[in-house]
Amino acid sequence: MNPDVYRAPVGTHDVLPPDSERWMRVVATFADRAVRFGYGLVLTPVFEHVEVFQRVGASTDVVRKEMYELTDKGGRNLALRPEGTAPVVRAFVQHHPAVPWKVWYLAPHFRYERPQKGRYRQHWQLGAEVMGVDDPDVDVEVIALAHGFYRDLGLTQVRLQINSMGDAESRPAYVAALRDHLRTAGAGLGEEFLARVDQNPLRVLDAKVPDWQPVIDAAPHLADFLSPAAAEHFARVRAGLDALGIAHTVAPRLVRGFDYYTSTTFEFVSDALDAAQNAVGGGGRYDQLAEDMGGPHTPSIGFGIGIERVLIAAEAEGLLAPDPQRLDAFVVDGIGDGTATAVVAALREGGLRADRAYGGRSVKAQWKLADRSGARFGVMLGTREAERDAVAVKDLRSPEGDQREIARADLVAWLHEHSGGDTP
RNA sequence: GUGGCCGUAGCUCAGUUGGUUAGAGCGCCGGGUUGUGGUCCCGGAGGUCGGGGGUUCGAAUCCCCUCGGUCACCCCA
Repeated sequence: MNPDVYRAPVGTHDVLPPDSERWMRVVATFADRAVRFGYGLVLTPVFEHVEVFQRVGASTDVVRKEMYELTDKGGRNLALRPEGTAPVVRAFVQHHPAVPWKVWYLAPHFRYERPQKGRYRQHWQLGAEVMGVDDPDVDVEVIALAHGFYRDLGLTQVRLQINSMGDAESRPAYVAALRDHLRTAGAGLGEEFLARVDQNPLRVLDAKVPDWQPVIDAAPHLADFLSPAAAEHFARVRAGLDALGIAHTVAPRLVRGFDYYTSTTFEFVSDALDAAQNAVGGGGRYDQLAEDMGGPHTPSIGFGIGIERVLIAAEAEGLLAPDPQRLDAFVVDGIGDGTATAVVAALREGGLRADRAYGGRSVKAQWKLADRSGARFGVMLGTREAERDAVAVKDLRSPEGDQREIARADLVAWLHEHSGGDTP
């Protein structure tokens, strides 16, 4: 198989029918909910100036080694979007819309890493952001938006974990205490450990290395360092979730991957995923990010949901099976004089899903295609029926192949009446 | 970036201690019904055995390299 270049690049995938149908349903489910919550769609470029993403955090892997960077012909340093929040914040700072700015997005994301189950170089995320409001009610609303999305899809094994990173006042105190603890208690754990402590001690908390666990377990808890304001915010978020009946657990070690998070952070994990990556969505507050990009102080919160992971989770739970009935009618041309073109056009203009065969295939071959098309009815254009301005309509779902004659003038109405039901 | 496993028709896979024109099922196309599918029967198309090099009289089968897939680590949706 010649040139390996004529195939999707490593870590990318084509999505073909009928699989793409599941994508449409996932996106439609999210979009419907986002619109009901009062969020507007925001579309930002696939690439940005690298500085936009460097705000995500110099110590994060996403910035250090996973960015798809490129230089364009004008010498600009650009990067393909590795995460969804930074571009939205950049757009906010650029256009200064009125707050609260409530937006949702659907966008491809890129990270240069070796692919594995649930992790790809190009993946898609659905997300939502609310900018300009500090109210814990917003935290609750944003979390409820994501939570409701999973529920709408029918996912039952998705759990919500939340934590608080503290505010500008409490977080530095905690990070300092944590660093002290890790340096002394973990002095003998090797260079990699110490390097990570220096870079970002928070990232040690969710490490999987077994040898590190005792030191991590003994680490101070962020909850003990929260300022009164941060503690109250967190308590009100939790109370709000309780009031809406949204089950959640507090995960003290949940720090998430980006440096910009403050205050509330959360993650949705699926127990249906046996894969190493079981997070199907996550997000949090980023009260300083807009300011860091030169904008006004703008407390904000948002999340991203990985579509590929949601689909894996949905499949594991037996959801999103393809719709067996893709068409209302398949037209079989037994005349060959152009009538078929007119009939198919009439059905489609009449709001029905209709298709046909091409290339002058035999009637038998056309019926085979009709069967495989997933159509509810086969519409036969035959010379005998044509003499009476009629067509023969056959129920392709019936084992007996029930067939009847319908006047052409009544065809659209008849199909509308019967294609949705069980039996004509 | 590191490691394990894998790479034969569109798909899922067989291919004996290396030995003649590389097979099956499903799918696809055609015929059996000069106007009827889904069952059944018959026939057909489709593969430089991922690619390159080497060993050998001879390689899908052995060796090396390379590309790709997959899973895991790091990290993350």
